[in-house]
Amino acid sequence: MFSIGELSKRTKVKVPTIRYYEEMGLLAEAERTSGNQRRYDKDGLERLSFIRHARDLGFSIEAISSLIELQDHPDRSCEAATDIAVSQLADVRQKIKRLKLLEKELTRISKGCDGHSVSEDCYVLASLADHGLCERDH
Amino acid sequence: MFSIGELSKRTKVKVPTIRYYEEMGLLAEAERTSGNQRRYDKDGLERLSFIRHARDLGFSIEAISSLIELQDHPDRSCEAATDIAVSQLADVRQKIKRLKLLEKELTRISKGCDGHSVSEDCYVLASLADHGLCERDH
DNA sequence: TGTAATGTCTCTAGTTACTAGAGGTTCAAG
DNA sequence: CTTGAACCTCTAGTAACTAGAGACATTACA
Repeated sequence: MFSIGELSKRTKVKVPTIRYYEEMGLLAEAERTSGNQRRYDKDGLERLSFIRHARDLGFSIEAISSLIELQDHPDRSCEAATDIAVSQLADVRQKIKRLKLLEKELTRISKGCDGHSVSEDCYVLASLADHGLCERDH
Repeated sequence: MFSIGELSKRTKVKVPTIRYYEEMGLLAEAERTSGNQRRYDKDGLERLSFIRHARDLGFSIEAISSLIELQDHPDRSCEAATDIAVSQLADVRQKIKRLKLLEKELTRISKGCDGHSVSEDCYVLASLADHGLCERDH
């Protein structure tokens, strides 16, 4: 049994965030010491790791809730879990696509300015003002 | 001179968002009709286009504020503007890198499951629970 | 055993960039 | 001149936390 600070260290999830997850129902309410402090065991550690991993992958709290629901009812088909993962993947791909366009434009903008002109003639500002310079729409 | 709704149509920025930008100081307070409704001209349109474009590129409101500051003081060097753009670019590249790793893992996860097993054996859930399966850290 | 430092508790409020809704007023078309 | 769409302000809600206040618990060390 270990404290919330210890759990925090092991999972790299900040203490207030752990309490927040509990409040949101992602983590079961922890056992308490006589002095009302939370104590965790291996189970708690695993669940929090799961949550953190899923958050790292960009799953929303809501999506994680659904995944946990599925874990807790192992009789149900995992079709739902796959659906969530697939939609997450589509989302990530969309984001990558978009960011690549931005990268292109920002590269162009950054290179256009030598950083030593006065801002009256600043290419950065001009580029942002004139969307027409963009190669594509976004 | 046109209304906020008209401005909204032309810039594709929603009406409440325009008011929000005004409140945040990104847009100067608009002129008003005798009946207290906002009226805009070409200048307002241009500034809002600038803001929208910068937001599309992922600049924060704060960053945009700085850029506008620079526009309003054209005597200053545009070094600051370039700095902002360059840091934005670094940020975007970081995000792309990260998302590509996520894409890889999500692809692996999504493909591992046929979608018809029961969730007890669901590969999606197992993958999320066991970070050790990831090829790299994230 | 005492005490001091560190950790933990709850609660409220702040963050970013909006979005939604209530309740009331103004404008433009016919 | 009426009607309906657009506009006004204000408050509150969103996601996923983060920060801070003030009080209590635990741990390490003398």
